[in-house]
Amino acid sequence: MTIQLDPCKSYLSSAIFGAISSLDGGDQIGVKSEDIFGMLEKPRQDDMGDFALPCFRFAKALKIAPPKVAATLAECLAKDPSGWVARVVTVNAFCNIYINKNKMAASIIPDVLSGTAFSYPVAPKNSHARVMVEYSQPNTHKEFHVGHLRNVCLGSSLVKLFRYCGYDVVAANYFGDEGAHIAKCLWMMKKSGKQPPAGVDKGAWLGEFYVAATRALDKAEGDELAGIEAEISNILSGIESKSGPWHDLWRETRTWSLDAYKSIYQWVGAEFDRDFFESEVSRESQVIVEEYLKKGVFKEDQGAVGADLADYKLGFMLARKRDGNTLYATKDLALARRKFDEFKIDRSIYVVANEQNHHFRQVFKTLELMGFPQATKCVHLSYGMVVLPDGKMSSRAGNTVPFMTLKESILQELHLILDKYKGDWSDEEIHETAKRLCIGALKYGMLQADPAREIVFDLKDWLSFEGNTGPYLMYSYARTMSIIRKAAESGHKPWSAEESQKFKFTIEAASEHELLRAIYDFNTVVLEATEQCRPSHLCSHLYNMCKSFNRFYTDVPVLKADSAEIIRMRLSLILAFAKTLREGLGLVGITPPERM
RNA sequence: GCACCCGUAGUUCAGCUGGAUAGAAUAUCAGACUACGAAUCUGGGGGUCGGAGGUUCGAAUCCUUCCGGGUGCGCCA
Repeated sequence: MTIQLDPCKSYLSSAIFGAISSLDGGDQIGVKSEDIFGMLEKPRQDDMGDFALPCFRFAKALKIAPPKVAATLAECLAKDPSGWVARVVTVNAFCNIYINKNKMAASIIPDVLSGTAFSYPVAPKNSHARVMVEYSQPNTHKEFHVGHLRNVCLGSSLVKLFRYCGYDVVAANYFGDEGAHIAKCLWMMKKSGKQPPAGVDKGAWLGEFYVAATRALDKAEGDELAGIEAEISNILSGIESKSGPWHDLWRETRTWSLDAYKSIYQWVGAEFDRDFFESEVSRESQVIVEEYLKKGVFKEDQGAVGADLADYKLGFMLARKRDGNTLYATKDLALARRKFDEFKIDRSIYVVANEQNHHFRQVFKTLELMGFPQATKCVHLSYGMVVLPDGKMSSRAGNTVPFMTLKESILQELHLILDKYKGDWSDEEIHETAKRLCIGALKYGMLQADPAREIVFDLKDWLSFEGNTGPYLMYSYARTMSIIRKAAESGHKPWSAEESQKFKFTIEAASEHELLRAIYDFNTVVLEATEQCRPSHLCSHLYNMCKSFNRFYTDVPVLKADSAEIIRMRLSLILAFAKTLREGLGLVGITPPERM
């Protein structure tokens, strides 16, 4: 069953369409009801009504002064038989429409309380319904740091958003488990003669050797450098020979890395349906080069092979080096083909940092030239890097903020606040609350900014928890749940899903109205955030909804309202708020604690 | 040199397919707990939306150009 996302706006647009049509006898404008739906906007200030319609476009087509058109439309709308319109005020060329708040409440609150509001199937039914979201894509043998976290937050949120909207989503990871960086790491590890001590995080332990190796290589010169390079090259072929001591060591250490990543994914709640590995597509990438060389998509140039994309201002995409080895881009072609064949996907999203913009434009264009119609449905969700106050972070340089140490310091800080509940709450609850707050603060920090923007990571700011932050939203949730618990103690309960249909609403205060409107708009915002691949859009809506709630909270008494009926109505409203907030936070990967 | 991204209060950012007096947060100043949780709320000050042209009834938003910052541009991933 499809439920209209915005019944009020739908009604208004058809009513306005009717009025315009009667004004416009000869149908000179040619607007449709859907066009008017798009023209109806939310006024800048709340006291200017719930919806506003600028009438310039109609005025121009009808050759009538804009304010006059607005006045005529206002008159028609005022004769509203549906009960949606409370009053209409015109300001110059604008028609400001005030909605019957109680009707708005009745149209959304019961659905929120019963949960049906959160299962609106808004995705297009037949086409493009299967979406693959590839994210994280870490290199093994390196340590996971805050930069990698942004990717994971974005990707796992997109997975949830698309699922919510009714798409069939495949969440995919793609591990870089091959290449020179691994040989360097193993070279240094062997050279040091060390073994990981018992109980240590082996993934992180391994990452340190990679950093040490690049340092050693940067420092070395002349014969020494040549010697090291020969050793590393030897290790590389050892790994690729698929047997022998280097291959065994590769396989063992690779597992350490993968285990470390998987435990982080589990901790932050990131899920994958399919893991791809570079090592699993490298052979296939060789086949692709041969195949498309024959088909004329690739050509030879200076002993190497690649696609000439000069016609598209994308340069030359190298697919096979002179030494016969394929490259990262070639493997991406092989992987894409596998995705198309194995999963029959028709939309493919790659969550990768913006330094790879050029790479993906080349890959997608080449896929198109290779004859894959799905190439046009490939999207690179490019995001800005996480940088430190004093510049870029890099695994090579070793100036990163490792995730595990960051997490520990945040948890420590949180325990300073939460330990006051010791004795009152179980240790387990304190522990779980700290974890939820930590994850909430980190994820919200990562997602509230527009993906295209760079994020400056300053530990002090992220621990301050003030303003537009995850903890603010989680606090709003905890506060609400606290009132509802308290209400239950004195015998007051929100409406149950079954009886809520017959309840009467009396929405009075401005802040109460604002809160209601934010709940009402939730699904529209989620849909926009999904289509634009921008969880930040949802974050800012949730933030505004919480501000409305906190304002409402100080303005309007709930448990001390005049009558039992009003207490019940307001309890239901704030419960609807809490449910909407929990749903929205869930879509950005955050689970709020019930109290904090 | 070429391509792409970014440039909005001191700082960090919203601003949806062009719409009304450009909004928050933070910092700062001044207020509100015997109260349903002050991790909260209320109010003040703070802006030539990088500059200049153009399109339009209307531009932070679209186009051109310049300036500033970032990223990338064939044998790395």
